Amino acid sequence: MDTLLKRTHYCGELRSSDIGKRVTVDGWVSKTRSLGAGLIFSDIRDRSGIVQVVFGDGTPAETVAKAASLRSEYSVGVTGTVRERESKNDKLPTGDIEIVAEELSLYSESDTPPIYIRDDDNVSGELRLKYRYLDLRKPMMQNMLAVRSKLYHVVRNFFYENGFIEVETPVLAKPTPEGARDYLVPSRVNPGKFYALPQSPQQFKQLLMIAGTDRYFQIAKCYRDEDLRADRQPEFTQIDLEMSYVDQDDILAVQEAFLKRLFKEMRGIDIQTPLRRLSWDEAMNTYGSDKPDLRFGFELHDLAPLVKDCSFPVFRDALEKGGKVMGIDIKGYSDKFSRKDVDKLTDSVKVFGAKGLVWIRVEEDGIRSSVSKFFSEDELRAIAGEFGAEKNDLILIVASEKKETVWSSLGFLRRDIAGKLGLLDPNRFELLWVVDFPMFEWSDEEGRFMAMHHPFTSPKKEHIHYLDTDELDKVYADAYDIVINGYEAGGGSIRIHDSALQKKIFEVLRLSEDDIRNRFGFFIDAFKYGAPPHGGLAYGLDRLCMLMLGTDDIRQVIAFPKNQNAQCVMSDAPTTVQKKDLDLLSIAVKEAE
RNA sequence: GGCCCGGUAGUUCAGUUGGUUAGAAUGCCAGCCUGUCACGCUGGAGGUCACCGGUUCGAGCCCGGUUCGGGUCGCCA
Repeated sequence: MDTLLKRTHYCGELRSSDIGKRVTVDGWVSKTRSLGAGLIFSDIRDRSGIVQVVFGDGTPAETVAKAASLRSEYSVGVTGTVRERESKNDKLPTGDIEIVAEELSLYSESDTPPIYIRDDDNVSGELRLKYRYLDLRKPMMQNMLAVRSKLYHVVRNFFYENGFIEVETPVLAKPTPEGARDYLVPSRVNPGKFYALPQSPQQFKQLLMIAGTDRYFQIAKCYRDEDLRADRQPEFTQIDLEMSYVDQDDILAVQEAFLKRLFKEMRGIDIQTPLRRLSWDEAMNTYGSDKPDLRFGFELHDLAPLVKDCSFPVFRDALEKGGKVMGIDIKGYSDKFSRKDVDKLTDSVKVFGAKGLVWIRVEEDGIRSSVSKFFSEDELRAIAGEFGAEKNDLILIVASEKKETVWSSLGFLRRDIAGKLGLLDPNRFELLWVVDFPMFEWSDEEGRFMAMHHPFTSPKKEHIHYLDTDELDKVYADAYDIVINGYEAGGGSIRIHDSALQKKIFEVLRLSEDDIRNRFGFFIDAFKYGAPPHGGLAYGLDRLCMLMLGTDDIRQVIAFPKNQNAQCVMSDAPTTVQKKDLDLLSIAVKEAE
């Protein structure tokens, strides 16, 4: 290898004020432009940016000759003198200057890279992941790593300053009772037994409250063996925290201070606090989602009072069976949606169980609708009036005997349409708390009620008496989510600290004594020894990072992410292992069927 | 597990009704070029059209299956 030239400056930091200095930069050849034997320009890149190096007048002849062999992504060091450019480039921060090379060290050559090292390279995601170490050389990816690192920094500063203690909890933990599928890890020294990677440090952080930590936080890796999505990876990072002797308002107040600081330091944005709060019921009935995006309108309206006696059987049936008829008004954009577009919207809600989509258009010369044969003009006008509809409005209505179908269909439509209309400004942030979640939700699969948040969530005091009735749907919880631009950025709850109440919840969830003992006996035991009132919250750090960087793709904010099949296409994990390694673990793999 | 979209030079893509030797841009290689910065000019190399099978005189194109990637529903306490 050529001599190591020890760096004096990062490429991207050199400015006019450095003119005349003798400097050394190390980095990669981003681009070379040869104008003939005597003059070669080379852009050298490191994590800070790019600087132009010129091999020409003032460069020893043998160095110029050596520079002629430079190719993209060669690893090099250059020593030379900074000088003002003859022709400046105002597109580059370093565009006023260049380095006149004196010495060139070639550390290593590079094959022709399979992807371009450029922000605007639109190469397939798979190749980017396969050559992630090249992908990460892109300025935007280096920026991502820096932003993410700064995020850790802001988190640690804020929580340290506010009296939180950072504690690491185990990664080799116990399989979780309910919730997502666990990643299991076999134990060699305990044949036939398995650890689970934590889905969250939930139980440990509550035990830390019992232990007296009082205020805990951790930047914790969490693992869930579920199918992936654009915003979901099997391993992800939480900002996890828990506090003792607090109620919901105390926790939200601390978090609002944190969020204020976060947006200020990361984006220079002043967030107005206290944040808006919506109850879960309000969120569902107004936005059709428990994580509503408030950057635009198109709120849901309940049309039951207007259509309960109408002649349209679909609407009447839905209502008679205890369902809902609701609609949204796409104000001022009716002309943006052709008949064909509306047909596509209709198809798009079928995955949520909606059988169809009724539309009403308010136009210059009257009112048109897909159901005009069932409604008089006056009835249609009454519905339009409910929305305060004006000309060029498009009202979309979904009816179903299942309210969840109505909510999810319209919730999807309002966000989908807002996206199509370009109303999702990534530089605008609408934060809110969604509070008062239902304690339970019915599971058809399990044939019983399940905890919506988790079984340690405290029901609202005034609803506890419903636990002894069959009206479990009337029990709401002291649970809350922080929602930012339609993303669930975090969530938490006040926990149960009373053993009798916890026992009651387990009964309601139809967990047997044995189940309880086997699955979290240790946890229950701890509550016999003076558990303080406590509660907490966890943020999805990756999602916060996505919001800060304005991306919808979680893989953009993780250094080495998995693909949709939960594989690392770079290292080819997961992989088969040798039989002798399985034997050590007392594991046999079934033949693929 | 279901549904939808896609797979053609290193990369991003085009490819007509099924018809001769599958194109473009960019990248790569070589030569020329002393102020370029998306450098320019000239020339060149580069293809198992994802895979298997079928229909056909003839398939990148049509049909069936498989596989890989992406999105999504279920799922994600």
